[in-house]
Amino acid sequence: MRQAASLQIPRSSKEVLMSDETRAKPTADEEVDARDVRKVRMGKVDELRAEGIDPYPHRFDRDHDIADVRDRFADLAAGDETDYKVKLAGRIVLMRGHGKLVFADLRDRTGSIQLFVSKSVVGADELSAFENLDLGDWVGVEGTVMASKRGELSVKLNGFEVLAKCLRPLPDKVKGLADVDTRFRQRYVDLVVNEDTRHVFNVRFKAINAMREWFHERGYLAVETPMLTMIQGGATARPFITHYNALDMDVYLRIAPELYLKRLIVGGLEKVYEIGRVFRNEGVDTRHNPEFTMVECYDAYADYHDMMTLTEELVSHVAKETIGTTKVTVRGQEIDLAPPYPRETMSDLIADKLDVRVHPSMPVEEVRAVMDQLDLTYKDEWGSGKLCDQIYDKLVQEDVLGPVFVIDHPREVSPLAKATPKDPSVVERFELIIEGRELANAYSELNDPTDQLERFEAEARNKAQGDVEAGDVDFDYVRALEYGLPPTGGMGLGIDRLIMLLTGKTSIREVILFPTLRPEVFADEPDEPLGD
RNA sequence: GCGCCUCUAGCUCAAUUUGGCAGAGCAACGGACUCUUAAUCCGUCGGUUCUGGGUUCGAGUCCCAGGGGGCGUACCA
Repeated sequence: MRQAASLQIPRSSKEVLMSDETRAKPTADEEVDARDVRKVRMGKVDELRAEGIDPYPHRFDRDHDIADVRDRFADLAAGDETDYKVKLAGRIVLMRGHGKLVFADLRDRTGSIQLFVSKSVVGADELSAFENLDLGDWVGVEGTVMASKRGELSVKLNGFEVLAKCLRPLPDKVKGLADVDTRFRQRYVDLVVNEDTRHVFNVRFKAINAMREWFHERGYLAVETPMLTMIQGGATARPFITHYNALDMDVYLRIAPELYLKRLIVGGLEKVYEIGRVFRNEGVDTRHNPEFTMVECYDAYADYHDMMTLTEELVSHVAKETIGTTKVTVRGQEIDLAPPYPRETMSDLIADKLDVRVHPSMPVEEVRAVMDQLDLTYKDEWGSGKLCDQIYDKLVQEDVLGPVFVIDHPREVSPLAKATPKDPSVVERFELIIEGRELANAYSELNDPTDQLERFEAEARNKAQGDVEAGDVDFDYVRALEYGLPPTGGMGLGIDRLIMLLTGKTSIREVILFPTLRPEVFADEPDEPLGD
């Protein structure tokens, strides 16, 4: 990538390309320029200015989207012409010159349509000005709707204006842009040339809208809670740390909004949800980006059974709204997201797959024996619950096709969930597993302040012993619980993973507009020292 | 973090069993063409083969180091 330095256009090229005289007798300089698409196009910008035309005008009054025109004239017969006038705006994506006739494809966000530019309508000067456009230019056009002899719906141009020049050549009009690195770094180009990319993000935008509407209709309040936090909590993850100058203290970027949302339930808001970014200072791979989007919702008086119903309804609703079906195909396997999803205990899933029966209530020695037998490593401080969770996590989950609600998680790995009445070693919690991945996580929220404080303290002890993922004691949260958190069901769902599911993408970067990447090196730019 | 793979024109890709003048399509530029659909036809231009070393008479190709990216793996949602 050689952006920065070459952005400086030599003065000479301006003069060379502006003058008709020098154009008639090409200089050596100009021949060099002709190889450089950017310089040629910058020359065209100068030419426009020389003619008194602003190549970057301030606005354009369009009166139709391209889709409007297509809908309205869907039945126009080949060769028919109308006197219906339209003003459209968009990018020129294809051009087919034909002497005294030029065809071009104009695209806006609703679709594309053919432009029909005839010398007999616009005159020689305007036709040649149009031919002088480049692929990628933004233009505003005015014309009448017609269908070509071959039946292609078209706009017969009366006039056009450049809205912004495209100085850089677009990638191959057929093959598009395939280089993954460039696609992610220059997403704007990816979006221009790759239909599939536009589709993926349309699904994403629609899914989030559908989700907001769905919560709104059910009386949930859309709330916003802090992203800069003083206390690490709400999930088990390593946080990003940044510095707040005014208070001269380090703060965390949130790893989950959970503890704030439940404070709002204490405050009596009863039904809340938040869709937003969370940040986890962990590795990057096809399923993980350091910043990702999740939705969390909390419902007073509900428990985790209610949240299961809510989750399966939400997921299937969003699927129908975005891709029109609840059936999705991932890696050749068809999965139906229509409810209800089966409920399976973690212990049963382990027994089915590995033919061993373990449970968090078992003596730790017995579970350790199973770990040994399965060749799994463990730490001395881990109890039966953590060991069971490890067995499930390492050996079982990846083979769960789902959708299935895995229930009865060990209390030891669920510091914010309420234990089941029948068995204090497991909690009222579920994870929605699809294709071996955790899509959602929910529980009957722990609302006993004394119990909660003990669990925080256990975490803080782990943190003091070097566990970077363990949280702090959130005294304010405990105080909130002392004011009374009603029985509450809460659920969190990873939106990026849901979009992967809906679009069949196997990499999370395909569903995030600007995924986290290493900084780009600009070859022509001197290295800027960035500290060490 | 570790392992494997990969990087050639603006874009998409070629370049023979360790090696022998770096090529094509699209885009661009010049020209022809009033119904094309990735228009077509004629002509022209375009390269630090990711970077730096090394082996060799000779390196896109082989070796070493570095960089970007992908996949797998670990932590994790």
